[in-house]
Order: sequence, then structure tokens, then C-alpha cells
Amino acid sequence: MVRQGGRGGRSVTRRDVAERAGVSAAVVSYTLNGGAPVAPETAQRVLKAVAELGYRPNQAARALRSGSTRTLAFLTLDADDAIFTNPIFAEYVHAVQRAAAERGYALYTASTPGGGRARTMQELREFASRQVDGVVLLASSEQQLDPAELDAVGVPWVLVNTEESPGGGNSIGADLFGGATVAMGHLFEHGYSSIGFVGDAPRSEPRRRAWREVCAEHGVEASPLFDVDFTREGGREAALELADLSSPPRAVFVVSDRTALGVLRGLHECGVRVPEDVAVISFDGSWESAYAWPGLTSVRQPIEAMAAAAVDRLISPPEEASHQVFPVELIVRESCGAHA
Amino acid sequence: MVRQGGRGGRSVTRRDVAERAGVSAAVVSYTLNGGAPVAPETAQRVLKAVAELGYRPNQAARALRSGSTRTLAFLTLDADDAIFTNPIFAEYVHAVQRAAAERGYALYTASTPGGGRARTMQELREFASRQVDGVVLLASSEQQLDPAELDAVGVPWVLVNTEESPGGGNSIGADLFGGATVAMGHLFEHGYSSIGFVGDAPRSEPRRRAWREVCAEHGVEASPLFDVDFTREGGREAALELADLSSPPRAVFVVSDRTALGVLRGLHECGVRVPEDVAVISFDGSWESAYAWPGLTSVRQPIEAMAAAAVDRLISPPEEASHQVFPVELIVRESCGAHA
DNA sequence: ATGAAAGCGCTAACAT
DNA sequence: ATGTTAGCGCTTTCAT
Repeated sequence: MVRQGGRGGRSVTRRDVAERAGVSAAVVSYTLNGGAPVAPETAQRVLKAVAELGYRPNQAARALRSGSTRTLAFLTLDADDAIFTNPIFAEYVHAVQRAAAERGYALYTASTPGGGRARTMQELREFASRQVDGVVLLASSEQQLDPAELDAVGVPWVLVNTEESPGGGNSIGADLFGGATVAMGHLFEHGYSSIGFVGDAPRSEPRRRAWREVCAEHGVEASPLFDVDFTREGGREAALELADLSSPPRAVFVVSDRTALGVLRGLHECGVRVPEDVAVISFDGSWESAYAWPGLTSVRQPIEAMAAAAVDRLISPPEEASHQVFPVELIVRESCGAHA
Repeated sequence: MVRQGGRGGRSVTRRDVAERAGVSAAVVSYTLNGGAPVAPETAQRVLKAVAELGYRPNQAARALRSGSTRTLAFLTLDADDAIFTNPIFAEYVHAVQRAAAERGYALYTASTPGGGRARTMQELREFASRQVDGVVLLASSEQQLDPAELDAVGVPWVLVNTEESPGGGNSIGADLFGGATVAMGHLFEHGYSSIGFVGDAPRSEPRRRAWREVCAEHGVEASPLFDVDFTREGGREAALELADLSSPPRAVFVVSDRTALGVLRGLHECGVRVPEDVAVISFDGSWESAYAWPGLTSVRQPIEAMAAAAVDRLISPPEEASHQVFPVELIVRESCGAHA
């Protein structure tokens, strides 16, 4: 018969340890949490008893008492499967998980499968009732959040993968505009003078803005624009359209690796060579970009640093909420045709 | 000033609700949990108060009292980055997360970055002390677990992504042997008669066994064997080796999509055409395989079904521990050269 | 340096 | 049908 869980009154409690060590229950707590000085010899006995009994403090009780569960949550606000379908998102969860673990926090993960804002708030309240110490929200372009409404739940939160929100609040994002500018500059530098844009981005979106402005600086028209889904299939469709054009652009800038993978696939299908016929440059720098064929030149987002910053913000909230921008880095591979 | 969390004595408790609804605290509980009959009209008042106050039961208190947190944990026993680097693993976490959510459970995720068995046990105990109701362990080929040791922690567990363990315990896995047999059969059926094997698998591993046996049935030598890392880079190295052979095999069976992606990449680098020069068939059926170039023919693992089964096993443990095998399905795409 | 005891918010057994 | 009450295991204040 297998013992079923630490529950059911079977498990070792602080009382058992106290008895075995011949001290009061309080001393066990002191020894373990350093709430008060304990004689070295006493501590020794307590620790021995803890080890012998295999005692682990009941975290539910600790949480009830202290108000903190030493737990964070990660909430994906995107379409249901984005979190495992978009490698950069998967990397984000993992990085947050690691950052949390390093600081002694456990991590809940959840997603709101297309439920919109109401669903997000519901999930946030669920985590609040689970007494989490903070929530990392992975932004989606579709879902507009209201900082005030978020604050009202009473759980510290930070929004990642986002631009600065006019509503304020704590948020973290990569330097999209800067990265796209560098990428576009790289393309022009290497002699491409007709550059298309692939992605699901509104006119004002930083990457799209950078595309337009850098084109303007070089006196060429920013065109064509492929406004497609932020998925592999979206990228593939853009490629098919492109291949059908009478005078296709000589290069394309794609908003994300996930979409770019679809572009690559679509171009292959049509027999369009990369980079000989069309050069491709992309954004994210996920591992996927490294093993694509040809290797995808991409603007790398510093996921680890951003994840760590997000966790730190939750654990020690800054005086004032703000948006934090992280620098990006162009990783040159084969798809842009400029590889050494 | 932002309110900091549901903790700190600020939050709404069952008492507040009781007062506002003009009932005792117990009735609030009854209304919410159905522990006892409540007059419809009273229930109405309670629910109204709950809504007005935005009350959510404190889960720490509930857990302390009832012993159940309605929480599961997902623990990856693999190299640190496998969970986001291997798409099929990422899909697994997500599927478990969904299955758990559908049943009203939250999910912790964690990984044991190369810490070996001791680290795993430690993590398991950590979850036990957090009063989780069960743990899904995602197996790694490197780490051998001892069911008895696992049981001793006192948390229900189930091992997924594994073959039957001689030590017993609850486990779940896909029909590796059957799937590989079908894949190999498909290759022979389409006229390939020299088939290599790429993967990090011991002699007795089901996929490798199937490769050997099906080759034997067709009277051909099972060769060459590329014993490489279970990573993209491993696959790439195998491809480079293969391209260097004086008489390379006409097809290869690769143990996983992740490795196969590396193979594809390596073959492209060497100018080896797929499937014209070498056909490739793989295992997992992750989304990655669909958008590879050429589309990867792969044996699809029923991740969702296995994830759901894992969660069900934890929530309602079977009388007797056992290993459960799930059927797989061959998805034919371009890489095997047999696409319609 | 150590112990006694209050109480976190909840569920459930028992009383009405 | 509703109220009263005893803890769940812990941290922490206040005594000693």
C-alpha cells in the first residue's frame, strides 16, 4: 500500500521534530527560519531530528500564517498553443522558471486560451486566491490590459514581451525599434534596395515603423507589406504571395522567427532560393533560427535577462512602476546573404 | 499606492462575506462548497455578497484544512534546456497544463537541471511540502528512478515518456516499438533497402530494436548506426558523417524530430537532397516536423491523450500501478519520398 | 536561549 | 437550515 501524499494527517510535523529533539515547537521554527537565536548544540539536535524524520515544513500552513507562498505565476495571454508553438515563448517560460527557482520560488504556469481580458482577470484572481507573490504576464498583441484593473486584484504583476503601455504599470520589452533598425541597416548595407515586410503588426508597431523609416532614409519605397498571421502558416502564405509577384522584393524583414520559419518553408516550396533570390532577416533569435535552413539571420532578444528582471521586479517591487527596455543583438547567419 | 497582494490582512475573508450576507461563516462555506444544504434565498444573499466583495477563498487556508491544494506539478528530469529546446517536451507540459486546468487543478512546473536522481528526489520532496496532489515526471533516458524511493516521498506520481520500468510504478509511454516498426515497414515498402539509424539509444531501446528486426526480416543488414546526441547538433553531426560515407544508406530512421531537424540541416549543408538522395523518417510528430523543409514524415505521439491520462492517474489513482502504452500514427510528408 | 500561546482563514463535525 | 466550534501546522509576540 502506497502512502498517499503528505496529507491525511500522516506526515511529520514540527511537533514530532520538537518532541524528538526535546525542545519546544517554537525552537524548531527558530532553528529553521532564524527567527531567534538558538544555542548551537540545540540547533544541532533539532537538525538531526529533522533529518531523521525527514521533516519538511507544511507550506500551506506557512503560507496561511505568513501570507507568502514563495510562489510566482506565469500567465500566457496568447492563443492557446502559442506557448509551445512559438519557441521564443517556450524559452520565456523556462527562463522565468529558472530565475524563480534560483531565488527560491516555485512557479505556476497557466494560459488563457483565447478567453480575452475577462478570462485573464479571472485567472489572475485565481492566482491571487492561491496567494502567489506575483504574476508574470506574457503579453499578446491581441489583448489590451488595463493596469488599474490589474492592480485592483492586489497581486504584484509585470507584463513582459511588450512595448511601453500608455496606461503605465510595470513592463519589460526588448528594443524592437532599435533592433529592427539595425537589421534593416544591415540589409541596405549589403546592397539590398527593395525590402518587404512580413508580419502581423499595426502601422505604429516599432518594427514596422523602423522598416518604413529606414526605407525612407534610403529613398526607397517601403513595400511590399505582407500582413499575415503571426504563425508559421502566416509566414508560408506570405512566401507564396511573394513568389507570385511580378517583381518580388530582393529581401524581406519578418517580425518573428516563428513566422520566418513559415516564410522559409514557403519559399522552398516555390523553389525560391534563400538568400540568392530573396534574403530573409528575422526577429527573436530563438534556437529555431539557428537550425533552420538556411540559418536564419535574426535579432536576438535577451530572454534570460528579461526573465530575471521580471522576477526581480515581482520579488522586490520598485518604488515606481515603469517600462524597462532591453538591448538586442543582430545574429548574422546565412539567410541574409552576408555571412562571412 | 498599489495594494500588495491578497496577503497582509487586507483581503476579504469569509467572515466579511458572512457579515454582509447576515449569516454565519459556515453558511458561506456551505454555499460555496456544497457541504450542507442551504436555503435558496440564503445562498442568493451569500453569492451576492461574494460578488460585491470580490471574495475568493484563501487557498492556503483551504489547503491546510483539507490537505488538498488542487495542484499538480510537472517535473522535467532532463538536461536543463530540453523542455523548451525539444518541441515535443514543450507540447507535453502544455498538454498537462491544459488537462490539469480542465479538471480544476493548477500546475507547478520545474526542472532539475542535470542534478541527477538526488536532485529529483529533493524537488519531489519540495513539492510534497507544498502539498501538491500529484507529480508528473517527464522521463529522461539518462536518469534511472527507483519507484520505491519515489513512493517513500508520499506524493502520487506518474512517469511519462517512458518504456515500462522493471521496478514497477505508474508510467505512460507511446508504442515506440510499434511505431518504429510501421515507419521501417513504410520505408521498405517504398523500395528503400539500406536504412540507417540515427539516435542516442541503447541496443535494447524499442525503436532501435524495431530498426534491427525489420531490417533482418527483409534480409538486409541494419547499418549504418549513428550513435549521436539527442539534440539538433547531434543530428547535424550524423548527417555530416553520412554525407562523408563512400556508400551512404538510401534512407535513415531518426529517433526524434529534434534530432531529425539537425539531420535535415546537416544534409542541406552538404548538398545532399532529401528525399532524392537520402530519405528521412522520424519520431514524435511535433509541429516542427510539419514546417521543416522538406516536411518531415514522422511517427506522431498522442501527446494530448497521454497528458490527460497522466493527470487522471494522479487525480484518481488506479488500484494497481501499471504501465500504459498509447498507439502512435505515421504521418507521411515529403521527407520519405512517398508523399502523394 | 527557550517556551507558551494566539491566531492566520478555512472545513467539517456537531449542536441546535 | 443554520450556527458554534475545534483544529489543520505554522510563525511570532510576549513571557520567562
